[in-house]
Formats: sequence, structure tokens, C-alpha cells
Amino acid sequence: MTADSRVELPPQYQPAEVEGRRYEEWVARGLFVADASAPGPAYSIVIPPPNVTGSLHMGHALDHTQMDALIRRRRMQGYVTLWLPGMDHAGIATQNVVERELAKEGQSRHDLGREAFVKRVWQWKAESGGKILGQMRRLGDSVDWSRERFTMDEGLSRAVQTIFKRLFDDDLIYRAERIINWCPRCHTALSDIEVDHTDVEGELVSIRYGGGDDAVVVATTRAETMLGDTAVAVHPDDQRYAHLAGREIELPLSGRRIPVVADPHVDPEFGTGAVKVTPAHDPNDFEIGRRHGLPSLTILDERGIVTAPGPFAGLDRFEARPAVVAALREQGRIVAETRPYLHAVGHCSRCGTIVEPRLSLQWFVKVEPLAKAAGDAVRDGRVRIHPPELAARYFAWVDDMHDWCISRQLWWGHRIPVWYGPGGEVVCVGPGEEPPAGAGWQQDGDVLDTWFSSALWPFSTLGWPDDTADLRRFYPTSVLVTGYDILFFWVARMMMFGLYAMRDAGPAEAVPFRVVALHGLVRDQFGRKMSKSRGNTVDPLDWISRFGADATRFTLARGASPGGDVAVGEEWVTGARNFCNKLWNATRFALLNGARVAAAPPDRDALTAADRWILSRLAAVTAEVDDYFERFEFSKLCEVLYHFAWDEVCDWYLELAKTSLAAPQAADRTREVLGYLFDRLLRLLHPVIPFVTDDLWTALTGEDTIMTAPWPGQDEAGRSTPGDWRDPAAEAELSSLMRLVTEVRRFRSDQGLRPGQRVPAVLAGIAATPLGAHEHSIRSLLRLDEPGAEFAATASLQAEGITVELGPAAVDVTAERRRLEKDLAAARKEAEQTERKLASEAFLAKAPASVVTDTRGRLAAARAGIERVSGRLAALGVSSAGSSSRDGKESG
RNA sequence: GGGCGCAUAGCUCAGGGGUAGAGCACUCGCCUUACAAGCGAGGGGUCACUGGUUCGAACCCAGUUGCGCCCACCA
Repeated sequence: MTADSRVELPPQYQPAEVEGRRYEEWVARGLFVADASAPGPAYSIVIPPPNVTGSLHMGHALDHTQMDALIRRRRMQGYVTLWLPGMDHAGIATQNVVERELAKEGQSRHDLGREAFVKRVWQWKAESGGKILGQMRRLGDSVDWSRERFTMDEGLSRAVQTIFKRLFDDDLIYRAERIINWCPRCHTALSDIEVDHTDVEGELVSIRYGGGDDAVVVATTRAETMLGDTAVAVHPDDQRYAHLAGREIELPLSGRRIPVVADPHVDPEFGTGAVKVTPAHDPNDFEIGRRHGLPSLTILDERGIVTAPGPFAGLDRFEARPAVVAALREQGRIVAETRPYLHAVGHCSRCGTIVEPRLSLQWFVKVEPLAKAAGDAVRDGRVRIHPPELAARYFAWVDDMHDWCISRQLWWGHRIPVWYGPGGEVVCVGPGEEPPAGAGWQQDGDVLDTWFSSALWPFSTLGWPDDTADLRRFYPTSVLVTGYDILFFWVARMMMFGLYAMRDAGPAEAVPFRVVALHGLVRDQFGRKMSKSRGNTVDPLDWISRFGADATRFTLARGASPGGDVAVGEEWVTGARNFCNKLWNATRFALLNGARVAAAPPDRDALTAADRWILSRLAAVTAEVDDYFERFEFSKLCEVLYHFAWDEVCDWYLELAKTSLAAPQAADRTREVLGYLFDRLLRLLHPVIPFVTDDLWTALTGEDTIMTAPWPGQDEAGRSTPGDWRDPAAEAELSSLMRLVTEVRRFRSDQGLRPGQRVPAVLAGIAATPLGAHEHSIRSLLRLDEPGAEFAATASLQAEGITVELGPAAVDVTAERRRLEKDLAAARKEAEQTERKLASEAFLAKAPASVVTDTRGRLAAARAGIERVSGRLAALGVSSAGSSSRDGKESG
């Protein structure tokens, strides 16, 4: 087949013209769809479900690039692969979005009522939700769209109900009155992980309680809570307050009398050693209150407004605070001046409002037994965390987990399947069961924490609780790819629920995934966290539009070491775009020169050293890439492929190929090697940069798609590519060639010779070296002509045992001398260092023989270098006299 | 308050007991017929500091300093 019969490729890669079309082709041909009944090993990944409200950001792009690369490689390896997409209903986030929309219409959800509001949210989801799914297509995600799931789907809701019922029956879910994190803006309880602690500059106020002998000073940053104080606590051993313990003192402002209790929780070293106790509004105080049977006095409502009777009633908590302080000051109750105080305060992770600890009746998961199992699965190796260093964080979380508050005072989410009877009966209703009928029965009004359904994701998406073919085939999933930032709250919970729900499968098969592969955060080009407030965020879609999906993916993959953060900037993606273009042009070169992919690998006996060298390197690179894939070393595998493709294939092999393509008897063989080489190279790159590789590969081979081409590593004949193709002799020979060419190029550059200028030269002694066979190539790479009849050398240099004598051209004696003097100094330094080393008896006695040999070799090389360079310097002095005016500089 | 990690070129980072690396940036020269989104040749580092182990330390150990991150119910 000849070049003209093939697709003409433009000289620059235009991602926009390729990507959309290819993606739709892949989908249309069903290449992403997993066939659960197909033979062969299975490989599955469930996508960390993005929020319906979300759009694609760099974090997703990183996540998805890694998952897609893993999936694509396995698919090429012949696994039955499933990458399952879907979305999370994102309770609070979504409800907030729709409530804001309603607010614009001057309405609240209460105006609509529950049923209409939920309907409205579904409507919102249908119209504006899930933008991210379309954006995933732009990235090239090879997800199985036929299996797309949503946490509020009928099936997944049934899974939620089922597991709730089981947990309830196993006494692992309970309802209790506890201090929980309350968001006064969202009007709902929050779990610990939905609270972000940030330092806030507060004011520490010291207040004198009681009077006369009873006086005791307490400090607080939340003065308004004193309205709900029901005690003062001191440490039992604190002599300063021994006389007060058990007595009652006067609480300022209200005039109530409250007891002084002795409790070991109090730190006598901190502040005055006395603490005000507000059981209804502080978790510690709640515990103290429980221990001493203190009443809990709620003084704030769900909006954070004071309800305690008196002058402060109706004030917001932040208005009440200074008001209370002012009133105390008036009464002379403020001791000393208030002072600024930096302390960590909890904020609602959804809206940023300061969280209010609040006593209320909520549902909890008893996590202790579940968390223990989740920890054990990692401890005994059923689940591997990668990189292993991060397992410590996992254990820290799992081994010290508080009970999980799962009820939310929201309308959007899975409603708690519990009914309360007129006589206080509590009935948990499982799926398919009829709720109790009759007067007075009512369902719990709350919904479940969004993370409750997310925790079921690895099996609820596969059909659990039914025994489906998908569940049997694809559970446990092969790997979970996510950022270390959500290792705890999501990963740990999937582990707990997976092990619990799937326990019948046996300990090894109940785990939700076999490996957790963690990556870091995407940062900006200066390594700073991306944030909207800093204005340094980058939109992946913008990059995809301007540089292509492949360039975007390659940038992220290339920066991603396991567990490490990725710094990206426009320079990076430009480089990746350039790389794609380089591949484009290299393949284009191969095509223009009639490269062809033969059914069988090239006949080794017919190959030149250059061919054997590049195929040997290809084999080495193939093995490395395979290994890096197994270890999630995306950065390294990209690096290896980048350098192989660019430095070795393009800069050397293609240049060498130009010579052999020009020789009629060698051209066919070279075309064959080029075909083989690019076929393999493109396949190796496909998982990371799917679009450009598919486009080029189909042009090269005439096949439909690279997606189903076998992964290299073993060729069609069952021959292992590494091993068979490795050729150390060819590698050494070509290394020698490259050193020679580089050395002469350096000389030419120093001489100011233009790269294209042809110079007559003699390569004296080349025939006696292994490079003899390459003389033609070497001359071509270096633009050296055969010497004419009247050849007269004006300069010479030695390298690789060859004396290169250059004809009239070389001239810049000063530059050459400077260069040689520098080389001489370096060689002398090296010689000195190695000599000193070899003079040490301790070194000779204790260092391994290989190191000693190596050092001797270095010394010999350095000495030879000194001699050679000295010789050149001397020769320079002689030959420079006569020939300094004919040179390559006349043009510049 | 507890735990973990990091300090290597101008920037972002890899490496890891035996010759200091990459990308980008920088300098010089080139439109050499796949590619100027390119080609060739260069410059640039006390591997944070102080000690220790070792024939040998950027690497291992201890301490110091600086910087991150995670967890956390001390008012």
C-alpha cells in the first residue's frame, strides 16, 4: 500500500475535529457497554458519583482520567470491563439550589408543601441537573451509559430501605436525643464530617458568677449561652473551689441558682479552672450534665434565635452575645477586660454558616462494630490502600469514629422508613411492606444523610439487594479511585456498609473494592490550592476546548504520582498539546513514507542495528509502562512514553529512518518497522490520550478502532515482546552512534556552522568500529559530505575511536579553545576525584567490587579524555594558523 | 491539642548509600523537505541547617528551623 491511498492528514492536530465525532462513534458501537455474560476476567470501577448540582472541575478531570486509563487498558487486555457512571442526589446542596430558585419567585418550600416541593426538585433535576454527564463525554470517559444510576432511582432507594431495615433489626440504628451539629441556615442536623473547623477570632469574656464567698469566675466565647447554664463545674481535686462544690450559686442576669459540680472533665490549668455548663448547647456540657443529672435548658430555636424569656428573647445568637456582655458589664459582672481569642469554630460545609450545637432527637448509626470490620479489612489485606502511607489516616478515622447522625430535617432525599403509632409505637418498614394503617400513624418526616445512600454505591448500582448477574460479575469492584481528601467520609462508609450488606459473600468477597487508589489535589502552577476566592481555578472544559481532551488528560496524568498533588498551569497543558501534535506529525511522517502494519512482526534477521535498537527500547518501555500501570504510577508511565516517543523515536529513529527510506533495498524493511513501532506506541498511549491515538491508529492500520486492539506486552503470536526484542548489543551500538553525532554537532555548533551547511569530512578509522555500518546515516545526520579530491582538513576531533576531520569550514578558534578548556577542566576534576577514591585503602577493602571496577573505569575514561582534549588543544594551535578566514560565518 | 508529610535548578516536581535528573522558563544558532505546537547546541543546584552512622550520605539516624495537610467537643 502506498502513501497516496491513505487518509491525508493535515500538518497540525486539530482535536476539535476529532474528539466529538470519535466519542459518539465509540458510544454508537457499544464499545463501553459491559457484557456480564461474556467470558473472561472482569474488571470494574464505579464512579464516585458527582452531585447532580455539580459541574466538571479539575478534581473530577484528574479522577476520571485515571479511571478511564485503567479501564481502557484492561479492556484492551481482554477483561470484561465495566465503568459505571451515575450521580448523587446531594440532599442539602440540591435542596438549597431549588430553594434559592423559589426564593426568586418569592416563595419558600413551605409555601409549596412537601410533595410539591419534591416534585419541583425532580423537575429541576430533569431540566438543569446532571450537566456534568455531558461534560464527562468531552473528557472521553468510556463509561457504560446503559448502566447509569442515580442515588434516588427506584432500585437504589429500595437498597437504602433494605439496609436501613436490616440495621434497625440488628440494633445498629437507634434514635436518641443528643447534641448534634445544627445548621441554623439549612435548618438541619449535620454529621461531623459536614462540619468544617476553621479558626475564628473570638472574644473570651470572663464573668463572675455568684457573689461574696460564692464568687467564681468563668470564661466563655459564647456569652449568650449562659442563659441556658444549669451549673458551674470545677475539677474534683481543685482545692481553690473545694468549698463550693455541692453548693448553689447565683447565675447572673436570670438570678437562677445553679449548682457547682465537681467533674474530672474540667482542666484546672485552663483559665480559672471553673467552667459554665450549658447542657443543651455544648457537647461537653451535655456529657457533664448527664453525669450529674442536670437539666438541659434550650435557649435557642432552630434559627439560632434566643427563646429564653427576658430582655434577650427574639435576638439572633450573634446579636444576643454583645447584648448579654453589655448587660453583664452594667452589673459589674465582667472581670478584667475581654480579650481576643483565636479558636476553631465549626461551619456548615454546605453554606458556611457557623454551626450551633443543639440538643435534638435524631437517628444514629452505631458505627463501632461496622467500623471495626472496615478497619480489619484493610489491616488483613483484603483491601489495599495505595499508596500505603495513607492507610494510617484511614485507621485513625475508622478506629475512632463517633456514632453517625443520619437524619436530616430536609425534604429532598430518602425518607426515613419509620412510622410512629398513636401510642408511641415505632415500626421500621422494609421494602415491599405495607406501612401500618389506622389513625394516628405517621411516617418520620426526616430524610437520610446523602452519604447514607452514597455508602451503598458499589453494590446498590449493581442491583443489590437482588441477586443480579451484574452483582455476581462485578462485585467486589476492582479499584476505587478518589482523592485522599474524601478517603474518610466516603471510603470508610462504603467499607462499613459493603462488608455489612454483602457479608453472605464471605469475608474476601464482601469488600466493596480490592484496591483504593488515592490521588491528591489539583493545584495551580505555583502549587497553591485552587479556590474560587483566590481566583486561580482552571476550568477543564476551557482547556478541552482550547488544547483538546487528550492534552488535558495527559497534563493531569503526567502530574499525578500516587497520593501526590498535581500542579498544573497553562505551560503544562501547552506542552501536552505539543506532545499530541508531535505524535500526530510523527505518525504522519510514517504514513507519508508508506509505513505498513504487517500481520506478523518484522523478521529479526533482516533488521539493522537501528531497527533492533528501537524495537529493543520499545520492549523495555512496554514492560515499564505495564509495571507503572499496576502501581498507579501515572506520572511515570506518561514520562516514560513521552521521552521514548519524543527523544528516541522522533529525534533519532525517524531521522535514521530517513536514510534507510531513501535506499531502495532498505525502504521496505523500514516501512515495516515503522508500522510495527507506531502500532505499538499508539496502543501504549491510548489509555491516557484516547482520541488522537484512535485517529492515528485507524489511519495507520485501516482498522475501525484502537479501543479493542490488544494491549501490547504480548503479541498476537503469543510472543512476549519484552524479552524477545531486547537487544543490549544494538542498544550499545546506537548509544555509541548518538554520542558521536552529539559530539560532532556540539563542535559544529561551537564553530558557528549553520545546521544545514554541508561540510566535507573524513571519518578516519570508522570502518574498524561498530559504527562502520552506519557511516551513511552518520554523514546524513551531520550533513557531512564525502571529501573531494582536494580535501584538506582544517579541524579534527576524536570520539568513539573515530577521528573526524572536517574540511574547510571550521574556524572559530576561540570558541573551540574555550570549549576544550572547559572539557579539560571537567576531565581533570573527575580524574582527581576518582584517583583520590582509589587511593583509599578503606574504599578498596570495603566497597563492592562492581563499584571499584566502575570507579577504575571512570578514572581511565577521564585520563583518556584529558589526553584527547589536550591533543585537540595542541592541534588547534597548529592548524588554526593557516585557515581562519574560510568559515561558516560569512552568513551571520 | 494529637497525627502525618514536605524542604533537590528561576517555577512545578521526580529520584534515592557509589558520575545530581525531568518539564517549563532562560542563552546561542537554525524555516535542515513529519512537525516553528519544530530542530540543534548550551548555562544553571553546598539536594534547608547541625550533628551521627559509613570506605563513601542529597539519600539512613537524631536534633533544629521553615512550610503544608489531616484529625480534634478545652470553656
